[in-house]
Amino acid sequence: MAAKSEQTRQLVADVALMMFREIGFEKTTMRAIAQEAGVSVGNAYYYFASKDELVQELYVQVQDEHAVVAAQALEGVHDLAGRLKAVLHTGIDVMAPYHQFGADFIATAIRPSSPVNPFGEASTAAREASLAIFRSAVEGSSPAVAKKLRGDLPELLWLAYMGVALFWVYDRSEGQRRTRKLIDGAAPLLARGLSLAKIPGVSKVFDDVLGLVRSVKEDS
Amino acid sequence: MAAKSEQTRQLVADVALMMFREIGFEKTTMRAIAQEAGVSVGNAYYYFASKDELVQELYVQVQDEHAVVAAQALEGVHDLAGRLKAVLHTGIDVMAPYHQFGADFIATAIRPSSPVNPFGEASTAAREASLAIFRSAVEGSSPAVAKKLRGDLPELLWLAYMGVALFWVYDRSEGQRRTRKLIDGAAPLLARGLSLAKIPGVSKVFDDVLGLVRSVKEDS
DNA sequence: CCACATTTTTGAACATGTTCAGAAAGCTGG
DNA sequence: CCAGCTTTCTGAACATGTTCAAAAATGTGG
Repeated sequence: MAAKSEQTRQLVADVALMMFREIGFEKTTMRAIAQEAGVSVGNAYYYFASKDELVQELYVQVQDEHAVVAAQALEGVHDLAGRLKAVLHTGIDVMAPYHQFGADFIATAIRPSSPVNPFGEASTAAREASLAIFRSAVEGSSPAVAKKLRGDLPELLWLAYMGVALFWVYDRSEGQRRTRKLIDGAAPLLARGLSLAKIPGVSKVFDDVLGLVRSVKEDS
Repeated sequence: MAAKSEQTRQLVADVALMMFREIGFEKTTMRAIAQEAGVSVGNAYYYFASKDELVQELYVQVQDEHAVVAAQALEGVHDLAGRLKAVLHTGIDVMAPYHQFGADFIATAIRPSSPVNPFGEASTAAREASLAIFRSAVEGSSPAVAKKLRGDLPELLWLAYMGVALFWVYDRSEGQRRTRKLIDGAAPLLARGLSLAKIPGVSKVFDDVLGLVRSVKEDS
């Protein structure tokens, strides 16, 4: 029965996440986690190869929750601006309990070698899930997004979301009010900006931007 | 005579920077720095309160060099796209020797508590210097940038530069070719995009973007 | 030149992430 | 039920960033 093993793993993860939330990243030492969970330090390492992997656990959990909450918030909202707001606000919502932890999280995540790195391999599943949210936000919107943008837009929005998350980490205003403001302001603006793609002079710029994005993405 | 003291400080800094460049951040242990410099570990800490402060030293040095090289590269270039390219390319140039170190540097820098954090207090001077480069790039360009953009543009470009630096860190292509490509593609595009500010329908969007930037920046 | 104060230097000690050899517990085919 | 194998678990040991009490070197007023 794998249940016992899984139980220990969960116990360690749960204790770790709770402590990250309650007392922050640095004070949550591996020894403290082990003690609180009633296992040895080595045992914690048997399930998680590093402290970073515990952070990864948190990342996955938060992303999962975001997917659920965002899908709910998208119901009945059809305009792109509203849908963007929904996805971004719920994103901030699920991260909220970890705000004080955010800086350490990002410092961990940004390391290419880290399992938590959102661009890295270990996070492929979580990233795909997150991307799917934005894809759904774009595809389900009406009036529809210009066809030529539809393919790349979700990925660009996800990238922008990473930027918003970064902003949020630094946002010391009460309840991260400024981030909320940024979202509320930027979402309609972006939606409006995209609708300009029709204007002849502007359309060319859009094409070039897309071309650049694609060429840089595919290396070559 | 303060010379002896300053000499030790410089020695430690020089050895540290050299080792960062040669063998990377993690392998450059405080003990190794001390040994290589022929001082005790405690002595290194007498001059630098933390390993992070040695990274800060590197940051300042690189920024200083960027200011010099960029000013040179700006001479005789008048169009905004060209000036942007000059500033960005020289930025990458001065960072180049530290590419493998980049990820660790950014992981360090991104922590709000870190002295290296580009938004933080300890980096005010370095940030101002860097901002000044972009201000000069914008102000010295002809045809001139639309007046209403001129004030905020340097700061936004600096922000974009942080983004480019981030991209560069992750860029594993040979000689960071992709980053160069991004710069070459994005600079003219941005310049052209800005020139659209004249078109009535687009102008409004620009105003709103500026309004948002200002309102978020000033908190409230 | 001396006594005292200040600056600089030292190295041992500490906390923390991580590793590892081996113990304990659980499982499996006979 | 047992011998051997695998999984799980333990705690000591290690490397590294950091701290600190005390020593050494330097500077200073008399």
